[in-house]
Amino acid sequence: MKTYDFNRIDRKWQKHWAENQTFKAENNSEKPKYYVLDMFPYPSGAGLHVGHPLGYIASDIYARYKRHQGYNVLHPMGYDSFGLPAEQYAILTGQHPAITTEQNIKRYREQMDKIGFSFDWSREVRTSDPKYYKWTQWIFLQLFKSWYNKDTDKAEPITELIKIFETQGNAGINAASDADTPTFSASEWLAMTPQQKDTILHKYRLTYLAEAEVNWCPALGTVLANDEVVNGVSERGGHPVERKKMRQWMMRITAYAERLLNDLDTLDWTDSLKEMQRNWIGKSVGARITFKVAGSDKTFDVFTTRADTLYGVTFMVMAPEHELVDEITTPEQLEKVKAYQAQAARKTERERMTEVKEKTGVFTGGYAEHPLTGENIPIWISDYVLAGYGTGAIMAVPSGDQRDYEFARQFDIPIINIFEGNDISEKANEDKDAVLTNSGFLNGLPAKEAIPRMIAELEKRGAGKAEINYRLRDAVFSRQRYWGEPVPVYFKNGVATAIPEKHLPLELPEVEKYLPTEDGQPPLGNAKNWAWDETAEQVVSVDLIDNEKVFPIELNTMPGWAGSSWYFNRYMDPHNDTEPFSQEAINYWQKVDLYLGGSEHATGHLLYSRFWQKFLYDIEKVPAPEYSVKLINQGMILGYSAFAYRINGTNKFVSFGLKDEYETTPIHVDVNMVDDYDYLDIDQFKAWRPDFADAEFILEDGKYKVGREVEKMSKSKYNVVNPDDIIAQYGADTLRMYEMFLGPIEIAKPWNTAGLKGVHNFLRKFWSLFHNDGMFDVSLEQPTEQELRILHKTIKKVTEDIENFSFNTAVSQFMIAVNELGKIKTNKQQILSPLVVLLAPFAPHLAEELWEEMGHDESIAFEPYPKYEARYLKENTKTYPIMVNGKMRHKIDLPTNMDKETIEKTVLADEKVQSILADKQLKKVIVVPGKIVNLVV
RNA sequence: GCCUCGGUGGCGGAAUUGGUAGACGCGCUGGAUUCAAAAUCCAGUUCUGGCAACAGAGUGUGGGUUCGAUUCCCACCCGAGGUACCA
Repeated sequence: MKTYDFNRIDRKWQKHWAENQTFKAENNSEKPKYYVLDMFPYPSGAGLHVGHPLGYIASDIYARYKRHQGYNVLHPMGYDSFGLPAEQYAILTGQHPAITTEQNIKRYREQMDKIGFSFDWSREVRTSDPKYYKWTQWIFLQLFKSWYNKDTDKAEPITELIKIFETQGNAGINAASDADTPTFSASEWLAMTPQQKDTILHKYRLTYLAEAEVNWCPALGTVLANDEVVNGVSERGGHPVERKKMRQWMMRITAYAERLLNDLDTLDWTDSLKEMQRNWIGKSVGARITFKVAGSDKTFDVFTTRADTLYGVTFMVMAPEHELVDEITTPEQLEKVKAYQAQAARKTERERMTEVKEKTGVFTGGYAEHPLTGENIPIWISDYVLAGYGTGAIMAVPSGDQRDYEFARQFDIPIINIFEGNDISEKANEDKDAVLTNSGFLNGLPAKEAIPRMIAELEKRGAGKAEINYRLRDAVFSRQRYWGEPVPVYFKNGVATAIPEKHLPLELPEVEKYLPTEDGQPPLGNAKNWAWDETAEQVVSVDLIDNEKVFPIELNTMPGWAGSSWYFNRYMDPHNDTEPFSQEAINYWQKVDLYLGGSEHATGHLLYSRFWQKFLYDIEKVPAPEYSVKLINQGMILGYSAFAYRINGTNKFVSFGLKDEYETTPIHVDVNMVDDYDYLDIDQFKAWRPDFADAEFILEDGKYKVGREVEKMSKSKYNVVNPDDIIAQYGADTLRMYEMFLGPIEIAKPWNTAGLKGVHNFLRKFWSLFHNDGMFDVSLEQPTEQELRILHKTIKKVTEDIENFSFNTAVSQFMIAVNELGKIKTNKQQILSPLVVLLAPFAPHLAEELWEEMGHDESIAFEPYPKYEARYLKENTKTYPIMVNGKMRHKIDLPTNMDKETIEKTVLADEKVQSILADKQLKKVIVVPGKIVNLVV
C-alpha cells in the first residue's frame, strides 16, 4: 500500500526541476516581470542551519505564487564569497581561500537544493569570481573618476572638473569635497605638479585617498568601517578597536547623505528600519560660527544647533586632535596639553565609551574672541568633543547644554544663565521653548524664533552662516586583507592612477602567506607579481619596479560590502563580459520588486548599496535611484539551547527541577540529544565527550530534565539544528510549511520542533484526500455548494494572506480546509485541483506529485492561480448578535441585504427579544448593518 | 537617556474603517481502535465557581472617549532592537 512517501517525491521533483531548468527566467517576455530577491549568503564552513532558509522559503513562496499569477519571475541566488573566515582558515592551514570557498558553496548548494527552491541557478553570481569583481572594480573606477556637483545634485566626470579648474580655478565650484580643500585660481592650478594636482583631486573624487582617522583593529590587522564596530569592539571576533590615522581609500557617501535621507520616504520598508538609517545619517540643522583667536589673526569654526545661545558661551572646547591646539597653547600649559593629547590618543574606543561619566579636559591658555561682545573666552581641550564631527570644536553654553554644564562644574568655569526662570544650580536647561534672557537683541524669544535672527545677525557680520551637518561619515574602503577585490590602481610616483578599464579584472595575485608582511604591509605585499607595466599594460613582477615605466600596485583590497552593493543588478545579466549589465536587461527588469533580508544590514549593506545605486543612476547606468522599494525583514530563528547542571567541583549532574538545591554550573548540551519533553538522552550524553563518560546523574521521576534558554543559533552553543535532518525525517515540504507556520516572518522566534508534527499531519491528510487505501482515487463528480464554499473561502483567504506576507495564517487556512474537507471525505477533482495549485508555492514537491497523478504532463509551476468566486462566499443570512446594554442576550439570523429600519423592526418583533425587554424601558436601538444590534435600556 | 517596535490561554500565535477575544497548531484531558504500545481517528480544553444549565472575571497597569475598546486617546510598567558625550 502506498503512503505519502515524501523522500521519494522530494528527490523526484528536485531532479525534474533541475533537468528541465523549470525556473530559468528569460530577459524578455510577453508576461509582466517580477523580481524577487534574497540577500545572498556568505558561504561559511558551518553550512546552513534551520534559521538561514526562513527568508529564502518566504521569498520562494512569493516567487512561485507570482509565477502562478502569470509573471515572468526573476528569482536568483548567489554567494557573497569574499570574507574573513576563509582568509583566517587560509592563515592557519595555508589552504587557498578560493578552495575553502568553493567547498562551502558546494555544501550550501546541496542544502538549498534539498529544500526545493525555485532559484534560477543559471544566473548564480559569486563576488569572488574575477568575472564578477571585474565589474566591482569597474564601478570603483567610475567613482574614482567622478566628483559630486551640489548644484546639479549628482555625480559628474572628474575630467569636467579639471576643465573648470583650468579655466576658473575652484572658487565658484559647489562640490562635496574635503573640509581642508584650499582655494586656487586657474593659473595656480596650471602651475601645480602632477602630485599636487592629484592631492587636490582626491579632495573631490567619490573614492579618494585620505589621511583619515580610522578604526584600527590590531588583532585582525585591518581597519573597519563604523558599522563593523559594535560597542567599541570588532563585530567579528569582538577584538578591541583603536583610533588611528592612516592613509586610506574612502567612499564619499556623505555627498549622498541628503538624497539617502529624503528617498527613504519613497521606500516601503518597516518604520524601524527607516528610522535606523535616519539616525545613522543623523542630519542636524544648525549654524557654523567663526571665532577669532584672541591676539592672533587665526580663526576657527564651531558647529551648533543652538546659535541663539551664543550669549551664554563661557568657554570653548576643541577636540584634543584639533589642528589649532598646538598654536594656541601657551608655554605654561604646554606640558599638560601634550599629556592630555597623548592620553586621549592611547584610549581605545571601548575605554572612551566606558569613561563617559566624568568629564576630563585641559585649559590651553588660549582665548577666543566672542563675535558679538568681543569678550575673551578661554579655550579648553576635551575628548567629549569629537574630532570627526562638525568642525571638531564647540562653543560651550553651560546653562543650555548638559555636557557643557557638567564640564563647567568640573572645572569651576562661570555659567551665564540665559534662560528666563531657569535654575542653573542643578542642571542645564535644554527645553527648546524656554525664553532667552541676558541675550541682547534676543531677549524674550524662544529658540524657534531666536535661531534665525541670530544666524541673520552673524551673516551680516560675516561671522557665521546656516549649516547642516550629518553624523554619517565617509566610509573607509581599504582593508588590509588578502581575500577581497584588489583595488585597480597603481601609484605613479605617488599619483594614484587607474588601471585602464580594458585590462580589468585586475586579478588577485597568488601569495605564499596570507598574513601581513614583516614590515607591516597588507598581505598583497607578499605577492611577487604585483606591479604595473605602463607600456606593456600588464601586471609584472615587483622586481621590475623602476618608477618610470613600472609602478607598484595598491596593496589594500576592498571591504566585504563592495561586492554586495550592486549584485542585484548583475543577476539581470550575469554573464555579460563587456559591461556590468546591459541596458536592455536593466531596462527590462528595472529593479527589485521584493527584497527579503535581515535588519542587521540596516546601516551596512542596505545603506552602501543605496549609495551605489544612486551613483549608478547619476551616471545613467540604472533607471531608478532606489533598487529595492519593497523590503521585508525576516526575523532570525533563534536556538533553543539546552543546559545540564553540573554540581560544582564534581562530575555529577542534577536535573533541572532539583538544581536549586545545589551549587551548579550550567553546561550547554547538544540539543539533538534532548527530546521534545526536555529529557536528556543520558547514554548519548556520556558518549558525547570523554569527560562526561563516567558522569553521574541526579534524576527526577527517573529522568534527566534539561534547562532551556533562547539564544542565537551557533555551533558553540550546541543549539544548531540542521535542515537536512528535518528534511530526512519529515520532507522538504514539511520544513517549508513549518518554518512559515512558526510565526510572522518579520519577528525573531526560537526554533522548536514541537509543532512539526501538526504541519506534517496536514500534508499527510492532504495527500489522503486524493488516495483511498493508498490508491489514487479522485472523482469527477460535480461538487456540492458546501464543497465550493470551502474551496472559495480558502482561495480568498490564502491569497490575501500571501499578499500580506502573512504566511503563518495562510498555512492555518490550509489546515482548516483539509479538516473541513476531511470531515465530508471529499475527493472531487473540481475541488482538489485548485487546492493543489494553491498549495504549490508552499509545498511544491507534493503539489507536483499530485498534479501528475491527476494526469497532467506539464509542471504545476506555471499553472494559473485559481480565482475565487464571490457567489460562493456570500452568506445569504448574517447572524446578528442582539446586545442589551452591550451584553449579548440573543442571536437572530437576518438577510444580509436588509436595511437599518427593517432590521430594527424585525428585532423588536422577535418573541425572545420582547420577553427580554418585558419589564424594561427601551431607550434606544443601535443598528450597525451587517454587524450588530444593541438595545439600550 | 533618546528613537522604533511590541506586551493576548500552559506554549507558538489569530482577530483593524471599534462589533460574539482566543482562529490554526502544539500540549493536556477523555473516548474509539489495539493483547498492549506507537500511529491514527473523535470529543473537550482562557480562568474561577458549578454535575450541569449557567454566573463572574479576562488581551501588561491605571484612567479616558464610546451603547460597545485587544483595537482610539492620556499616563505609567515591562520586554526586544537600534543608538549614544553628534554640539
